[in-house]
Amino acid sequence: MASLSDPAARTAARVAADGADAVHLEVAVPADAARVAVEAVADADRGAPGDEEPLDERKRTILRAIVSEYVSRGEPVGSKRVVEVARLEVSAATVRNEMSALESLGYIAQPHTSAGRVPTDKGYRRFVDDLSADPALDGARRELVQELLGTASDVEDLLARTSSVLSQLTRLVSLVIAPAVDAARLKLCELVGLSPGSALLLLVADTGRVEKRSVELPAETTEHDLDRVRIVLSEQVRGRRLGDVHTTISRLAEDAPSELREVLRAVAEATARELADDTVHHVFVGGQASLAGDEAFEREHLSRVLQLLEERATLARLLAEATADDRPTVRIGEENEVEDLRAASLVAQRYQLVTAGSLGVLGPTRMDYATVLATVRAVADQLQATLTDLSR
Amino acid sequence: MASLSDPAARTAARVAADGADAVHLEVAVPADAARVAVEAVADADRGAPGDEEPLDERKRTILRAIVSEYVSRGEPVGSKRVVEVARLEVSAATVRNEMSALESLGYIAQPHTSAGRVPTDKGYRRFVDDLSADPALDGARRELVQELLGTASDVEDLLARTSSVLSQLTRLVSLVIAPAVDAARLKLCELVGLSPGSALLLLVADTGRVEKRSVELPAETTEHDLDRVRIVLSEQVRGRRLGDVHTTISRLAEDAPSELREVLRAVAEATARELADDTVHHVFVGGQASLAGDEAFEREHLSRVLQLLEERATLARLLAEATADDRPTVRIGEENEVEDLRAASLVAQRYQLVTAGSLGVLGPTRMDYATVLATVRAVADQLQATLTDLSR
DNA sequence: GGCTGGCACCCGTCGTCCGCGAGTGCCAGC
DNA sequence: GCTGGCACTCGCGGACGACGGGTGCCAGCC
Repeated sequence: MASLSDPAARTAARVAADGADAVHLEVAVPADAARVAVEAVADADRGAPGDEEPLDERKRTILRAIVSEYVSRGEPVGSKRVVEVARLEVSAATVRNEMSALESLGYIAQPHTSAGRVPTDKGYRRFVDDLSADPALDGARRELVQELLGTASDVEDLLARTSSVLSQLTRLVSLVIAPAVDAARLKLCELVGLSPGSALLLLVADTGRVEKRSVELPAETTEHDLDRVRIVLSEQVRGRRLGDVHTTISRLAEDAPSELREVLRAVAEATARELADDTVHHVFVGGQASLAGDEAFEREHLSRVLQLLEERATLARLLAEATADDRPTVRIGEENEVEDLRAASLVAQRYQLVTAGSLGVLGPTRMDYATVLATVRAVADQLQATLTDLSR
Repeated sequence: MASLSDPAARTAARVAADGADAVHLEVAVPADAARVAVEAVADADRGAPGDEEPLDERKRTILRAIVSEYVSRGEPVGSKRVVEVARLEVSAATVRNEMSALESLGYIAQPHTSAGRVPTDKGYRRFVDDLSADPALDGARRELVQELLGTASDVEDLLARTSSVLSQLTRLVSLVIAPAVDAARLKLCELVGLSPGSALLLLVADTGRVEKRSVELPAETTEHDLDRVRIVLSEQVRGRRLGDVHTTISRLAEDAPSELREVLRAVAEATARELADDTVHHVFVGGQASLAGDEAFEREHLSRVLQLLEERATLARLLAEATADDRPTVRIGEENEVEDLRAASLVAQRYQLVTAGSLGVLGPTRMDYATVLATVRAVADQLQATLTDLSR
């Protein structure tokens, strides 16, 4: 049995018990969907967002049908099937004409002559832009999210659970990065001597985050010196913003008696370093297994994507970049700048604590955007609520 | 660019620069290898270890040739090729007779009639048992290991780097678990009030490990109460073994004035919980991407193995079980009890700090056991040396 | 008795071919 | 502008056969 403290295991049990994973495509795509709710990412080399050709209602319906049908079945969809699933009152031949038009507009493509059509990245993009303003998550899942993420005593643990919930609900790779600590207030700054010549610097933020870093001390540092530094630190830096701590300590070093100067300098440097690669330690990735099952990535490619997921720094940057504003972001296929993600889509959203963190999922372009968007949004909202609650 | 603090990125750069990844099968398998260096795992349903039929020299040579040829080429190997690579002075027909014998002994098998032979799990096992007592790592790699893991200021960081080095050198999945903290001495026990009603418990071990856990406090707890608890804690538990801290604090709670009792009880409980799922937070996994490239795991299977790798608790137990004594352990295919690992092999070794931690790699049964064993051993030795050095 | 070359045989792989069917584009007609 | 009809395209899957690597067996040699 997996320990109870293993977030993945816990969530798995819960999700399975709930039977919620049987739900599929529950987020209906209303036929008369309001336009352009989730906006296209402004992407320099793709032209300004909103430069979409006007599509008449029928074409939009057909595109919608092709996308959702392809997403759920995974096979190219032909004119006949479009007529069926879209409940169109016209013949297949008419639909063929429309499809031919959609193809020359670049929204769909045929894998080979005389096969059904498949959405292109542009087609998915249009589909997403045409989604209703607020694809809501169905009740069962919404409750599940609330139940699993509604309470927390520990930010770290909450974020780990969030990642787990996200990947289990979407069956995609989940990514969660913690908010930068810079703006948080320092609650504790402690120096623990481990051995002569080295100590451990502890920084505790009011968000409950703990940063640690070992510090090399000048050989001649005495236990007494350390005590004095400790006092200086706890008096001078407590309550400050973590982003300022480095400067503060550096200044303290200048004014300090010479025997403490080097120690304080070392501490200042350790602080700076720790904050610099702070994000690296706080990226949560879950559900990588889902990638393996997906036909969209063949072995070689899969391997490179997995590798990318191991590079936390890159990942953090990627996700942060993608979530520049408060709206959910969708990056589809080619819209991703990273070469290895050209066959993948990223759906991400920011959440706020003191500063912003972000979360999202990564999967094949052939994903159920409506449900995924709804899920990401619901999880982000719940996370934010719980975090706010947590910090009172 | 990946941040410098990203161990994977750093090692990758280093390994590539060194050109060491071009090295392949450098660990020669001496023809007159001493017997049974690495012993078979005692596995109840497999019969006692050491129950190996005596094999004459030629059969052993042939088996060895088949294993190493199959490992490096990946294709079933026929009698003709065996003659070539093993430099045998007999004809292919003779070898065929020997191979037929090896097959009926269960060491090798044919994927289908009239194909070359492939080692069975039993064949690999025999090969491993027949390895020379001390397959040494070649000089270049040994130096690389020493350079990359020779120094450290921080155990956490060192272990992360170890995992990275292991996976890069072997191109397999690396697993590293930190030693249990139970035996370590407590250097600092601090309680940081985060908000009314909750605080963060910090435990710092002399190994530099930091454990944290949030504690729910009774609503009526005052800041003053917290100060008193803090003093009690720092006076009473500092220097004790972490494994004993729970008991100590529980006792303190009983003797404490009533207004502090509940607080101390909460702290005691938090301590117990934290230590209980301590290992879960300290499992390092690297190189998962390598699994994706391997033909041995088809998609469905691959996905389950990746999932297994996300369950840190299971993983920790698995690795701990496998490294019961100080010798390197090899678990080949069927020898693994976990169903999903029946096509995989685990090569692991313990290392000691205050108590034992373990490390190892996981990959397809078709792996280069000699090199992998040498690498795991070298890395474990280096890790231990650096850790010892670190704690002076 | 053990080793050998020779030989018949097995069977997976690969390329070719062919029929089927899904899907298309186009067209004439309503 | 929509429709049914029709010819066409092309991928897929099964059948077939040549090829070749590898085997087991056997008669003969040392």
